[in-house]
Amino acid sequence: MELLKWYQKEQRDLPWRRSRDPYHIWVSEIMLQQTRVDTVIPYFNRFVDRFPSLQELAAAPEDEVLKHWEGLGYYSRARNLQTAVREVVEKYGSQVPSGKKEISGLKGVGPYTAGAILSIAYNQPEPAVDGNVMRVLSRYFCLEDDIARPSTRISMEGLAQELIPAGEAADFNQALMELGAMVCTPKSPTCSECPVTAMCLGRQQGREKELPLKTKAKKARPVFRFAALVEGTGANAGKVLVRQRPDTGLLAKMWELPHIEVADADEWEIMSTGKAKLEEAALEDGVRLRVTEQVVGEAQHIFTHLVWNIRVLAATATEETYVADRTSYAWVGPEQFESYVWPNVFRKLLTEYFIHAINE
DNA sequence: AACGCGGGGAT
DNA sequence: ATCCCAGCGTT
Repeated sequence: MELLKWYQKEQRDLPWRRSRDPYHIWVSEIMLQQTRVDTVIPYFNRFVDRFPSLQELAAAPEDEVLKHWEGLGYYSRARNLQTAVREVVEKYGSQVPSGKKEISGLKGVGPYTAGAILSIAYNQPEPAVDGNVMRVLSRYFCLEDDIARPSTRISMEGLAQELIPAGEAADFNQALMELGAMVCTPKSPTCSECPVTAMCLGRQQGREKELPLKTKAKKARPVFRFAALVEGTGANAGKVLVRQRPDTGLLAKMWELPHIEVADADEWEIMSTGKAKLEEAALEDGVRLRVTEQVVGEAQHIFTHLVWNIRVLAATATEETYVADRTSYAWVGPEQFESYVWPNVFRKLLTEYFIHAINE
């Protein structure tokens, strides 16, 4: 395969590639978690110099192990490594286990590291899927799965395993990662230097730069709101006052219960604040409301960037002059309800309300 | 599923 | 100065 030929020619000369000692491979893989190659090299050399074998690491005081990790970060990696090494010395006669189950049971060894050790040290046809590999595979096969999802890693492992040429697990897995690190880089991949550029679906479709797809881990900002469920009287009996959103922006032109935002979660606990703010906001639109402090519903609407937490207060309207925009408010009953376009959260609230109201 | 771990590089 | 990176253990 082109990739293997490329790897044999272009691979970097790295200290851990000069050793076939499973323990050295193991140490390097732990160090390389979340840490770039250039940073790891001096640490790896010092570490195996001081702890050349499993036994010596097992026997060393923890302080000294941590001292050799100082500056690498993620110190639990070092502590877990020593714990696991001690287990190997005691349980496996100082031989790094070559069974998937055994090795996966060691502290600090997850799916990636287990696959890396088994394939690199023992040439077993096990996938070793890290961020590099997911990026390369996403582009090569033009996969649109969100690589932030655990299920995507699982399916990529299946794919990566199928791709391993017979007897070439060690080189193939390393070649895949090397390609991701050197050529198929996150920002600007140098496709001109890629050995498989001709077969790369992502490249063919000119989409190599937009892959892999990954949802932002950034968590949605919570916001806190009060909504008014305004029950109609007289001619509007059995109906509820609703409002249309502006033509542009979030949820453009969709219908909703009148609602306002409060500063934070604490203010959201105080119903009198919600009542006051709702009445004030409605009045600016020419609608005089009498809002109660009775909570008739609660709902959450999750966007990618924010989360609405909505508490619904019962209310009635005492006067409607609609000084603002006449068309942005409407009374809606169960019959007209379906013909309006709602964000899901208000559809649910109103459906619940109408079902409840009809049953009474 | 969400969070914490810790440095370094990119922006 | 802030964002992003990315395996694993814990909760």
